[in-house]
Amino acid sequence: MHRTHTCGDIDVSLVNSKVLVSGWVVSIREMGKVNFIILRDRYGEVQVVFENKKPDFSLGYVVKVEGTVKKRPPEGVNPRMKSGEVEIYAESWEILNKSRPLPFLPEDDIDVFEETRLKHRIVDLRRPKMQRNFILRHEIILFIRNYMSSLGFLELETPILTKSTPEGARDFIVPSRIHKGKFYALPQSPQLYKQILMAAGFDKYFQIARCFRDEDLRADRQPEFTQLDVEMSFVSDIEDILKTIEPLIIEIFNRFANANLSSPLPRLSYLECMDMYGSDKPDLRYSIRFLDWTERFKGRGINIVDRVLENGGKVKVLRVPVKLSRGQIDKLLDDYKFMFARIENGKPSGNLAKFLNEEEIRENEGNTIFLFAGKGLNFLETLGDFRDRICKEFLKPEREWSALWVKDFPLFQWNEEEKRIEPAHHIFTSPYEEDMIYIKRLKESLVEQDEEGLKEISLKIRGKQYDLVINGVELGSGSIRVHNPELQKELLRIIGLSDEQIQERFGFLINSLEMGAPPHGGIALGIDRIVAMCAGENSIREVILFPKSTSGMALFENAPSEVDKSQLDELGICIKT
RNA sequence: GGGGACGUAGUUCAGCCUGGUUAGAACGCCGGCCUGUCACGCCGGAGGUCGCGGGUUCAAAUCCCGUCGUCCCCGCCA
Repeated sequence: MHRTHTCGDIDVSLVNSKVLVSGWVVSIREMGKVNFIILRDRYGEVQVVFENKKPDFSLGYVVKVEGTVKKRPPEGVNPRMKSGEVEIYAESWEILNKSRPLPFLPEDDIDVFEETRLKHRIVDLRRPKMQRNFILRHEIILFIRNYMSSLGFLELETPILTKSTPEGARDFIVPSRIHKGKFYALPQSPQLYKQILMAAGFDKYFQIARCFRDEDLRADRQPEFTQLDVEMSFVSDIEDILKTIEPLIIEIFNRFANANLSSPLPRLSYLECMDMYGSDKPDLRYSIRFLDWTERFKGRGINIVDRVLENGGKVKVLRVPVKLSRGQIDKLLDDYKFMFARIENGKPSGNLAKFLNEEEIRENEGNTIFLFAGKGLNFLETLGDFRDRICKEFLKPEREWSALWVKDFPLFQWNEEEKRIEPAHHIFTSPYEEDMIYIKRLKESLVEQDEEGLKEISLKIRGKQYDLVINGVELGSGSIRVHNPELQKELLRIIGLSDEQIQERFGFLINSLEMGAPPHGGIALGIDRIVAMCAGENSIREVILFPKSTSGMALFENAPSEVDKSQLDELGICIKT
């Protein structure tokens, strides 16, 4: 027998009981005739006393100790420890396994390079903080499973070895031994399968799905990641999905992060978002937003503004409720072009000061006003960058959590480098019925190769798409799908695929749509990001057991690695050098 | 693909700018002392491919070139 109790079980209720515990030695304090160690397991820590005995332990050893639980003397109580009122008086012990000296101690406050942590991940994972993160991850996923199941969703497993569909991200590919020269691909997401499952009549599907994308990494991006994948049938309206999923999201964040979110979450259209925040994932913990002062500033005599307005541009103003120093503003001017005014004691200063009227001065006491003039999407995105920077550098969030839905994204966007139309989200998103007329015009522009027309019209077609944004981070995205095979083919043609390519790449989807696919839609939520956020972590690597490094290396097991020549021969592959 | 930061003992760092004894510190490790520690304390000891390769030099951790790795950002990615 190895234990009667876990380390976390030991408390005052066990005083005078005989216990047997096993765990890792995480602290040794030898005083001569009396020696102390701290024993830890997943459930907690407990102090063991060796009186007139000295065990041959080192940090990291796995040991078993039998003894009696005693109350500590009053001066020996450790209030920072959960079991700090008691300790185990060791009577016998055994070393279950030795440990060579650890590269670092498995404590929460370590100061170690992430490279070292990842190389010795098991030591890293022993840290209580990491254990908490993965317990939280388990609890969130369990909660999701129970929740979805209670709503009648079925968890169905879709293939990992799938077909390469080179739209979107780069695929990881897997060579086929039996069919030399052919390849499977790992799924970027179960997108096509889940739509097919709707055609198959499963009605409500979900999956905690692993997804793979062969793109460069970031702090919040890994080549393999986990999403909650959801799809449901007989929905045509965005609200059908949002109303189903929103309570789940709110409950996750309220339960696991004390977020205090409440239904309904705000819903903003993509255009509203860009207009007010310059971003399609605004951080609404900060309330500042851009005001449109185009009409107000027409003909006030500001040359730059007049010139931009002649070109059909707009005047956007951000009122920041703090007074920035001249130095701070100069630093911003290094990166952005704007006019500004600071209003203090009724007196405006700055190059915008003399153009403000009485009312504007009165309304902005104590504020710093930034004025931008420009045109187009790039202009708005720059404003969004600016707002982010102001918030980060000069403002405090007004609330801890903010969640919203952003919806009605443009279905297409113009790819300037490749001079073609591409899907903004993915090509299976349904357009709004009332925007269908533009699809016809888009086709005409394609035939005429009218680039300006394509740019203009492509922005007018709104897709039934929605993103979930929390604290400025996109946590999920979904859409009502196209269930009409003819329309689906039409959309694929618009992004430049020939009928042959459509048949070869998406034939299995089209076939499914042709055999009675119900109207359907769904969403996918990033589990790693959700868990990281609930855990208060900035990087999803803190909630992934064995994450890859920035260059895609698995530092613990050292992958990717070379394979035997015989393995390559079997696959009919030779390596170019 | 591009930009920035970092790489010296098991770990985290100092030393590098301004080249020159035996490359230091803290924690960890090993040995010893200590009956109430919890960052225990005290004494002693072991431990180094200064990421790797090349160059400059009488001499390189230090200067130069290249390369590899890690982290952050842009591109890319929903």
